[in-house]
Amino acid sequence: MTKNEKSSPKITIFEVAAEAGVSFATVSRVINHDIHVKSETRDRVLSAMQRLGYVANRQARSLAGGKSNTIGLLVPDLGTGYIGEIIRGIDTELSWSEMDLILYTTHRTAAKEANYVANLARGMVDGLLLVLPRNPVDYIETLTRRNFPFVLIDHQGTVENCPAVGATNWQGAYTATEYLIQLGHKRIGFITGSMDLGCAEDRLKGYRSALRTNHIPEAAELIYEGNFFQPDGYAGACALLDLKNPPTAIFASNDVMAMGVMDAVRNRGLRIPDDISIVGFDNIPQSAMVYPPLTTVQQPLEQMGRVAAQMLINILKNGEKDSSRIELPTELIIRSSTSSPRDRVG
Amino acid sequence: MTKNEKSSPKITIFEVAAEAGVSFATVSRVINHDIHVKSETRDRVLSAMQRLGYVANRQARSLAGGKSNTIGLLVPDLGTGYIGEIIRGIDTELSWSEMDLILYTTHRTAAKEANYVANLARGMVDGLLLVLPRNPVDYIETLTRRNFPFVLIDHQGTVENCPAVGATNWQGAYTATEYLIQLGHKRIGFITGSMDLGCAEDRLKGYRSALRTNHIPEAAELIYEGNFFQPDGYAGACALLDLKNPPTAIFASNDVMAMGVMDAVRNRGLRIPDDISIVGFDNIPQSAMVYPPLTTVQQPLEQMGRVAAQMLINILKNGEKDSSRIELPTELIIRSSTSSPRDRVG
DNA sequence: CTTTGTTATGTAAGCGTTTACATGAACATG
DNA sequence: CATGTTCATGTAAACGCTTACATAACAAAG
Repeated sequence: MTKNEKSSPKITIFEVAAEAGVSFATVSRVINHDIHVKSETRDRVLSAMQRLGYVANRQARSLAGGKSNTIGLLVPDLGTGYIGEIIRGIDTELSWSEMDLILYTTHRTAAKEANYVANLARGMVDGLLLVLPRNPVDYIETLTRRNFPFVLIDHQGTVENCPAVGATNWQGAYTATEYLIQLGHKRIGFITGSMDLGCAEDRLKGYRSALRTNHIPEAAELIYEGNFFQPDGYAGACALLDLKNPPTAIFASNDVMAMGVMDAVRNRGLRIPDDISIVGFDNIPQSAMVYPPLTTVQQPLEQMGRVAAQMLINILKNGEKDSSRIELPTELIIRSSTSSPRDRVG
Repeated sequence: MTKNEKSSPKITIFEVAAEAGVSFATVSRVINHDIHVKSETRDRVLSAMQRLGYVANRQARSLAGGKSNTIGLLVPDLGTGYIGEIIRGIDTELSWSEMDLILYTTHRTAAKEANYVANLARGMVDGLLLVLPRNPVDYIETLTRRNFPFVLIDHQGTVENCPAVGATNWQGAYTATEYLIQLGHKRIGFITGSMDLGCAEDRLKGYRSALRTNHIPEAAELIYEGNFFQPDGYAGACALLDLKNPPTAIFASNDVMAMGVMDAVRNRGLRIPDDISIVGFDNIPQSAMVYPPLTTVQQPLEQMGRVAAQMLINILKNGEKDSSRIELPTELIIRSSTSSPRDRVG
């Protein structure tokens, strides 16, 4: 008649309460760090929880409490290391606050994208972190209208002020361009990113400003419009090198395109950096591993993730509509894909 | 007295039921694709849902229904593109089945790892996909004991038969080694992965078998024990090149280490592939982008993700304990980091 | 026209929490 | 010693859904 030896029938707060000799409400209070529990009682409950191997049911907590302790991350894709870095940052930050991360990829939901964000906002997650490649005005509108907490990562421009963390794209491009100028380059090709993105626009502006400041005439033919993908870099480099008066340096708006540029340059038998200097943007892991290692503008990706997560958690906790944009500094990483231009005799 | 114009007070099945003129249970039946609903009624409910913009509360469904429609993915990290590929596969598969993906990183939970998996198993997710770098016997034991559905990705060996999907590591290493032999290499260095991993062991075995089959004596000094990280490749290459009689080719157990090897080789002023041929394993995206493009053994990462997700969904749906291991074929990708050895006159 | 069998729909009891409110104990105050 | 405060704990009502069970509706069969 040992009705005792049940192996593992769900342990709920009721079991814990019985074990500790208190009411289940007290157990709940302990779980939620409520002040009003005598510390002696708390210890008793805690040890009962331990003994029984209690672990709270999140679904139930969410239902009753109205929050899921989960935040959603919406990303376009995971192809490049780019997102990985950001996730690492988010993740470390989240680990401090008992939150879980749920991952959504937009490519996956392209079809039903319409009510997608709306769905998210309903119950599943408390807040959203958005890494969006295209202009997300519709998302953002929905989110704002519903007053749903979110933070934009690495996106800016077109949308008016809402919580976002980005990098100093303008500054980064300016610095890199100026560095090339100081090396002695006069004709510097530029391959843009997707121009519907604020960051791409800012990089282009930074490039232009540096030229202007240093009294170098801007040539329209030296600017090639790309889309942030490797083939764009390849095509852009080809186009630029085909010019009557080709550039001695090419600045690509991201590393992936810069690698495309490298390919194109090598395919033409030109040497890097002797014949052509190349600069990228992002400092993704492999940019240090290609040959020659790529000079690039580092984006503080991991930090962006961390800061974004912090912001969101803050909004969640304090309910404060912290609608500010934070810009993290970029940094020029000088490697071996850049040098002074060879003297080229007309 | 227009008590009507509330903007968006939560829409539950009750509202929908009222709107459609049925009981809430019928609405629930429609949601769950229950057979026993007159199609006319179903349509009425469906359109009511649409009109009201109803979206089910997942927490509540989980609580009541006992399953979360969410699966967890446990990964060590997201540094390399490696995991990204796998996730892409999982993701596409999941998108067919209305399941969500929740992401856990082990580094994040290293501290409380003990009951970690146990916690997961409780309510939050219906099943687990595990990509584990180290030997996860303890995890697996817990999971098995609790009879919790899971599938192992790219891991094998030490653990007895449980659902897993991997690649033909042995075969891949064998083929690559034989390819080098056929090119004329006689002294082939090998850099292992973490030897506590089945895949690393299998790759080593494949290498050895190819040597044996082709009557090439195995030399202990040609095998360097690495850990799958880039610096190991660098160190391994240095050690191998310092030998009295150095190898003419180096086969690294993954691409990341192969890039380390490339660095080391270049730093010594040797040329790839003229002086040293290099082969990697994995075929991560950047292996095509380094210079020279790396010859490597492709792992069908994306497919592994897909298959693993399928298996898990199957287990979840049919409750069948499909404890088999699936091996997906690897393929040798020949690029430019390999060639016949230069004739070296002693 | 009653009986039996189907099928469609409604009713009510959970699922495991949180939390507003009620209760009770302990203790100081007048 | 009655009374008011404060703090610790208990009680009960949600949270939004699923699902076993009950019931109504309607044919077909006797």
